[in-house]
Order: sequence, then structure tokens, then C-alpha cells
Amino acid sequence: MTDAPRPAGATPTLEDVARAAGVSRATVSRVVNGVRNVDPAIQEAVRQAVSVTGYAPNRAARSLVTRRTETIALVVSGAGVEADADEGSFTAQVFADPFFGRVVTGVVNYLRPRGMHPVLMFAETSRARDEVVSYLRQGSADGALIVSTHARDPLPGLVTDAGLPAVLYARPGRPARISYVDLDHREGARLAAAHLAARGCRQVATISGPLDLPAGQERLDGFLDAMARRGQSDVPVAEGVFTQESGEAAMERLLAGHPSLDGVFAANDLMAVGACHVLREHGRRVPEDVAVIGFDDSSAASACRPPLTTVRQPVEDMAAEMCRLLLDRPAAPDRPATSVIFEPLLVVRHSA
Amino acid sequence: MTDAPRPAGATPTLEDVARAAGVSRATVSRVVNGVRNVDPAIQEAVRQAVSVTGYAPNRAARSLVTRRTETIALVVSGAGVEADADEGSFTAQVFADPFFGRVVTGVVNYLRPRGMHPVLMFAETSRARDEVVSYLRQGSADGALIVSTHARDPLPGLVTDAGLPAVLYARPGRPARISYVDLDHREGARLAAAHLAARGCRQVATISGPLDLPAGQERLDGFLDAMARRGQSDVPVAEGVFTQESGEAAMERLLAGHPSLDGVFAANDLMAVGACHVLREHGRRVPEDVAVIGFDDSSAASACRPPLTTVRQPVEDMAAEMCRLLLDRPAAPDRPATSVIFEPLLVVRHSA
DNA sequence: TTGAAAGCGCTAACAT
DNA sequence: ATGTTAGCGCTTTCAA
Repeated sequence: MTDAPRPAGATPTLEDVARAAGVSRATVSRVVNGVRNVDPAIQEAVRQAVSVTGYAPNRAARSLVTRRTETIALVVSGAGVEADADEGSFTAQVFADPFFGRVVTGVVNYLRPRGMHPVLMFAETSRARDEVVSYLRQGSADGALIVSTHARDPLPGLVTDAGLPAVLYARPGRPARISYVDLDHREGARLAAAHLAARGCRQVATISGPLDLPAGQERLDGFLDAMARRGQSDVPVAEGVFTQESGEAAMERLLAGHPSLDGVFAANDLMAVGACHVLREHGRRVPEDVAVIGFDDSSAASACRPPLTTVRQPVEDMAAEMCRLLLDRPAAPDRPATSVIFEPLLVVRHSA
Repeated sequence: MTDAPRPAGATPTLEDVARAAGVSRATVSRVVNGVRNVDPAIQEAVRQAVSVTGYAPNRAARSLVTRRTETIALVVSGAGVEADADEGSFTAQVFADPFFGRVVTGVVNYLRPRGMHPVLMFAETSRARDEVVSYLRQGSADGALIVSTHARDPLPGLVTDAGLPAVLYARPGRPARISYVDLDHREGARLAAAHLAARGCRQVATISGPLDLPAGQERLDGFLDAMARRGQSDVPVAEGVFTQESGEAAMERLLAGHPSLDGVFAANDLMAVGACHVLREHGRRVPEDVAVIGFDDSSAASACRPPLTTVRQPVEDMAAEMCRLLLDRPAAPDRPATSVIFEPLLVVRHSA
């Protein structure tokens, strides 16, 4: 029968626990936060009181004083300038690519053991970008992990200008003082070229990604380089935009100009799948007549018939590294940006 | 040169704005929160001061007093009892299905205009479930949107027992006093049956989902019902588990026992895709020899050759309704749970 | 219509 | 090793 009992149903506070354990709030706080210098007996008493009262620390209160939220913003960003024209189609498209699921997996696996959580945000319009910035400025998250779907995305600039901690997936289209993780795209393309050559392909072509995207350009450069070094310097190129449809169209063009080609490197799996369909429609067997290699090892690659030989990015590892880069940073606000480059892996299935 | 100027770089607070505008904190708060009864001239002055100082309200502080976080937990939940055995594979699988992307789309589109955001959580182990519960109990989110991947998921029970607001996607495996949205699965199956019949199919079979899942059972019941009403009461059934592989295996079984079948209803698209592959391998043309209908209208449905005729759930609408159910609830804690059932839509493409 | 003041629940100096 | 105390930045009575 303590005085001033809490109304039933109200969430218990530190105060309640302290009273129940017969100690001060500070001591309870120390025990809850695992700060040393607390008598074991008292620790035990406090733990008892915690479980009796069903205490759970209030995040807002804690965050208010620690200035940390144990939350990070995971933002998927586009380059759009348009108004909120086509709400939803952006997010729908983003998730249509299993790549994003792998990012989430990597992020969650890193964050969770640390008691942290990701808040999902989309920044496909300038208004949405402002909201992301103000969300961070409100101290609602300890930093941002940014995955851009387009080159020249203004968000990285906005965020760094505001002095907010952030890390990018992939090198920014426009250089910025910001940390990022990336893949060695050229090496990935080189792997594909080597595999095609080893299979005995003599007339190879490639379906590139959008060339204003560093990844698109580098995969193309790497492939062309490697082929040139092997003596084929006139590799036909058709540009696509990373969609299956664009892959189909590109394949049609390639086939029209070079009916006797026997190997294709597509800059991503979706386009490779499109290429396979078109090849088959034109009576070519994959891989007997034409070998096809994709890029990304998305689920499309294994679901496809025949399963796609493809270049795999260690997306989960890269996502985890983003977290590390974001959270392990010394408090120094002006330390230089860091970038970490990962090596790709060739996954050999049946298409090549 | 006011006294006690804030150190440069520090985030401005209400106090700073108040000083700059020559009013009290309370007034600034009123303006910022759009509370009426503030002199227009003063309002203007405050707005000026806000933009001059670059003020952004601190969420933690606000949340501490309002007891709202403007955040909801979006939790993807499994039934696992195992320890953290296979970290990551759960999340990877979840996102392999584009369904989840549509849920996110619906949720974000509802939340964003309201200044709210989803925190992503996974609850595939009992430990992870406890973490979700304690996250909510800490007041870190205003409620939970739960998407279970398995029947008899314990999470809905845990959450409601703790008196925490939550809404489910799909009817819970074990009945619980909790609101949910769901699809009229039987009607979806009926749509498929009608379409197959209209095409003139005479020997129809079905690949069901796992029968311990309400959705699996209801799609099967609905289909069987509809076929019986059309005079075919001996429809062959092969059970799958919603994966492409299980669809392939099921189709093999069906074909072995009923080589002359001319129509298949699969309880989801992935299994329908698997069925198409097997049919083709057995020399059957789709849809000329065998018509195939899937369920979900996932991206697999449109990417597939031929594009799949399928039953579409209005997932985005359903997700938005979940938010509504969660957030519009009157404060009454013991009000009855509500459920909203949505009607499916037949999307006719080429497979049937 | 505006201001003064009392907290929200917690952590972290500082004292003891 | 423990307690006291002063805020963190905000909203919200209550007075004026």
C-alpha cells in the first residue's frame, strides 16, 4: 500500500520500479541500461521489480535525453521532379525487383541485434525528399541509408548539405562528400566475358543498362574492355533500361543486325529474361545456339527457364556495410567520406 | 545579440523561435501545430522566425507529451519456434514475393500524407516476437500492422493479450479478438471456375495451397463448390505450398493421374508458373491444350510466358484499410474487432 | 488571444 | 555504490 499508487492500466515508469524496489530512479536506470557499479543484490531486486511491474522504458523519454533514436531511415530514392503524379507506382516498381528485399534483409540483420530498426521512406518527388530531410532534422532517425534508383538523384546532396549522416548504395551520379558502398561492376562484366569466351562463343553482343547510370556504364565498359582484350573489339551494343520489355526490344535489334550471334551479356537479369524470350521466339535455343548471361542473380534468374547464369552482387553484405559505415562513424562531423567496393561472383546455371 | 545565444550548429528549439519572434513558447507551439486562436500578425511573425531559425520540432519531445509517435510497426510474421537458426532467409523469402511490395505501397501511400511512417519488423522467431511486443510496449509505435506468412502464428495473440492496437492482413489461423482485412477467396476461386467453364474446359484440376492456411482452404473450397455446381464434382486436387517448385511437383502428379485434363486452377501465381513449365515439358500448349489460371496477379503473372490469367487481390487497398482500421479506432480499448472483406478481380491474360 | 508554468519519463552530472 | 537533481524540447492546462 504505497501512497500515490499508479492508476491501473497506466504504463509503469522508472519511478514505479524504483518505488517497488526501494531504490532511486537513477539506480533502476543503471540496471536497465547495464551500467556497472551496481550492487549485485540490488541489481537482482531491481530486476524483480521490473518484471513485477512489467516495466518497459519509454523510448521518447530516453531519446529526448540521449539524442539518439535507435532508428535509421531506409530511403528509396528516385530522381523525379514531378508532383505526386503517380503515387504508388514508384513503390510498386521498386519492390518488383527482389534486389530491394535483399537490401532490407541485410539491413535488418545488422540492425536487429543492436536493438535498432529501419523506417521505410520513399523519396521520388521533391516534396518527398524535403520530408525525408525534415524527418532527419527532427531527430526522428539517427541517419539515412539511401538507395537511389536513378543517377543525378538530388537527395544525397540535400542530406549532406544539411549535415545529416547518410550512406549511399552505389556511387552517386554527381560526386558528393558522402560515404557509399558499391560493386566492382567492371569486374562483374569481365567475369561474364570470360565465361562466354570459355564456352567458345565467337560472336558476342551485349544489352547495356542506361548509360547515365554509373552501374550501366561500368558494366558496359568492363565487358567491352574484356572482349577487346580477347580480340573482339566490335561487340554490338543495344541499350536497355533494366526492364524486361527493354531487354526484349534490345534483343530484337541485336538479332536483326547480327543474326549469327552466339552469346549475349545483359546488364541485368530482367533484360536477360526478356532476351531469352525473344531468342526463343526466333527459334534460337538457349544456351545451345546462344548463351545468355545476366547480372544481379535476382529471383528472376533462378525462376527463368533455363535458369540464368548471372553475376551476383553480395547485396546483403553491402547493405550491412552501409549500416556499419553509418553507425560506426566517430562523432567527428567532418571526417572524410568512405567507400567500400565489393567483388561480384559468377553464378553458373544453365543459360550459359 | 541576445543573451545566452545557442551554440552555432545546435538544432534550434521552440525557445529559440519564440525569442526570435518575440513571443512565448506556447504561442509558437500553437502556430506550429495549427491550433486556432492565434493573431494572424503573430502567426506570420512566428512563421518568419521558424524559417529564419530553420526550426524543426523534435519528435521525441513531442512524443513524450502527446504519447503518440506518428509511427506504426509493419511486421511480417512467421510461425517459427526455432532459434535464430536461419537469419535472413526468412526476410529474403518474404520479399521474393512481390505481394509484400504491394502491401508496403498501400501502407506508405496511406501513412505519408498523414506525416506517419512505417517501421519494418520481422517476427519469425519467438524472440523476435517478444521484441515486437516490447517495441510496442515502449511506445515506439502507435500500433502494429501484422502480415502473417503462416497459420497459427502466435504474434496476434501476444499483441492483443498485451492490449496493444493491431490489425491483421488475413483472418487469423486461430480466432482472436483482433481486426483484420481479408479477401473473399471463395469468390476468387469461383471467378476462376467460371472462366474455365466459359472457355469450354471439360476436365479441370486444381493445385491448392497449404490447407492449414485459411486462404488455401477457402480457395480450394470455393473452386470445388463452383465446379460441383457446374456438374464436375470429381475435380482432382494436388496440394502445393505456394512455391513454384511445389507447383511443378503438383502438376506432375495431376498429369500422371489425369493426362487428358484441359484446365488448371492454381491457388497462386508461382504455382501456376510451375504448372505451365511442366505442362510445356509434357508437350501441352498453354492455353490451347490446357488453360491455366493463377491467383494474386503477382509480377510473375505478367512476366510469365504466356502471361497468366489470374485472380487479383486489391492488396494496396487492403493495406490502406488496415491503416484506417488501426488509426481511426476510437480510444475505447475494448471496442469489438472489425473485419473488412474485399472482392477479387479476374485479370484475363493469355494462359486461359 | 497570449503567457507562465507544470510536467511527460528518462539520463547523466554531481554529491554523498 | 547510490541518491539528488537538473534538464532534454515539447504540449497543455490555467491565469491573465
